[in-house]
Amino acid sequence: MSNKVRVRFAPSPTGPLHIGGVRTALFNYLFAKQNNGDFVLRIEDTDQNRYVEGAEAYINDSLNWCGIPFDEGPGKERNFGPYRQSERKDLYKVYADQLIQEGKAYYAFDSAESLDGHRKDHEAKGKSFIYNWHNRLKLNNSLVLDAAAVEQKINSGEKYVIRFKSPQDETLIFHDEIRGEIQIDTNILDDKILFKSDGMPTYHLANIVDDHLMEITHVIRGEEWLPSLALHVLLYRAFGWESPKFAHLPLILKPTGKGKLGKRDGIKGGFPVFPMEWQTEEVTSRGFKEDGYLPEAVVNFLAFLGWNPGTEQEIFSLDELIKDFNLKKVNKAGAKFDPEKAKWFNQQYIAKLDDADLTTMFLTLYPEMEKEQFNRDYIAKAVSLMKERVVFVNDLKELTDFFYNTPETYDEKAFKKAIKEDTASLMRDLSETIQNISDFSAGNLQDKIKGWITSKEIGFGKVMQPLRLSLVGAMKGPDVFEIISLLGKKESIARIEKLINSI
RNA sequence: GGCCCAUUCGUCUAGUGGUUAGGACGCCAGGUUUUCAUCCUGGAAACAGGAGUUCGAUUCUCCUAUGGGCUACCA
Repeated sequence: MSNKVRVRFAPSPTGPLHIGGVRTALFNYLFAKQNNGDFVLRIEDTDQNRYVEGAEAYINDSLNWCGIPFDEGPGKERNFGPYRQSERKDLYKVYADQLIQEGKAYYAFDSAESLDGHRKDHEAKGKSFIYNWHNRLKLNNSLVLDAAAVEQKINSGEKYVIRFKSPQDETLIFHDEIRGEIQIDTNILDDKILFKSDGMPTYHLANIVDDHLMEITHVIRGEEWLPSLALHVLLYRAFGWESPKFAHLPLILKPTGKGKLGKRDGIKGGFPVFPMEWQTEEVTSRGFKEDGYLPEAVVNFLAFLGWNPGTEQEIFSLDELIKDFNLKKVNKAGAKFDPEKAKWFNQQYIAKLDDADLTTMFLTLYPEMEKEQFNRDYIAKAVSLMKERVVFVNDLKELTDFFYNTPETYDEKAFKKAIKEDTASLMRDLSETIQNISDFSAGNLQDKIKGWITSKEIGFGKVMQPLRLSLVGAMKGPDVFEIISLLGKKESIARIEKLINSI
């Protein structure tokens, strides 16, 4: 076996990948790339009931959009395929049988109903039912039945599962890359089901067999798996395999209130929890992509949920993350998802974009904006002027609207404040002055118009405020002279006239 | 209920046996922009509580509280 670092991201195709899953994938990716290792995608579809059509494609698309594609997996076969557990089905039975032969696992015939009954009885007495050494000999399994009876049951088609025989009176100590030493008393462990009656392995068996066969060196996964770590380590021991190193990532929590972040939180809070749009018959959930987030910003933001470099740098490119990421510096406690901080990251990345790229992104979202009257060049200038106040690419639509459409109404408060008795005549004069300017560069416009105001010996505000109002419709927006320059003579004057007429 | 994990400003976090406990988001104030946003400056804001160890604990130990996860023939 080589020493090459190999990590895997192993989602279940039960729906859209959510943001916690993306972060798990990201940390795996960063760790792999940092060590010149392989990032493997494995689809854990052992539960046929929960399989969702399209989920696997969604996972793939999401990883690609984020810029963290897998090296090896479905569609990118290397020496360790197939990469869907449903296609590896036959493999698992062999290993389960091996454990049975070695006396490390056994057949169990208890029905779901009878087990349920036991659990309820225990609960009624304030105890909890654990299927393990203290009662396994009182239950319906191959440990109490003689070999012939077991064989007869199986041959007659009776449903059975295979359970792992977890040890008695042992204290297990194992190491987590993030959390350090963890101790577990084996007496609280269940004899977990390894093989289900439908002929499929459970997650636990499939996971261990595949990680071993695929030569995975580091298992980086969510904290929800921590309680299963003991079982997994025990399974490696039972097979006589060297166990990979483990790292359990802290969970991503709801922005407010309690608990783990779920998809409903996004709908309620008005922020995305999925990388990309996901449609079901009932609802369409927008993703970060559709909300105008840049993948680089999402990746940067996600990396900082549970990790930080220990310096004051916060903006990290993917390459910088690969360089500086450190599993040992990952936090232990769960982190609340903060939509405000996510916005800030996005704004930072948009500010860094050059005008041409931002324009392209804008036009990808709104291709209908480009027309004869407003060509790409014109749009690029408008985009450039508004860039620094954009949080999401889509913001540009509303923000630059006045460059394409003459204001229909004026902000009421601003109108009252800006329009004085002499405004109409002043604006008429101004309109004439502008008419006579031929060099329409912002610089020249500023010289000429300011010069005119000075010569009239009036306050700048008396002219600038109504002028802005006429052009934008409100007291906001970029430099007035830049606006006039882009709008051009005809449109600028038309807007000034329109204001005069509405006084 | 049982088991496991965690706990520094509202949030993400840095940090140390002796620090004015640092940064970022958000918030507030001021400045720049004759507008708005950006930007700049400043401000409010935290070591969950109690014991113990120690000359000294936010830092180490224990207990409590709180939060989270798991407790399926789901992953």
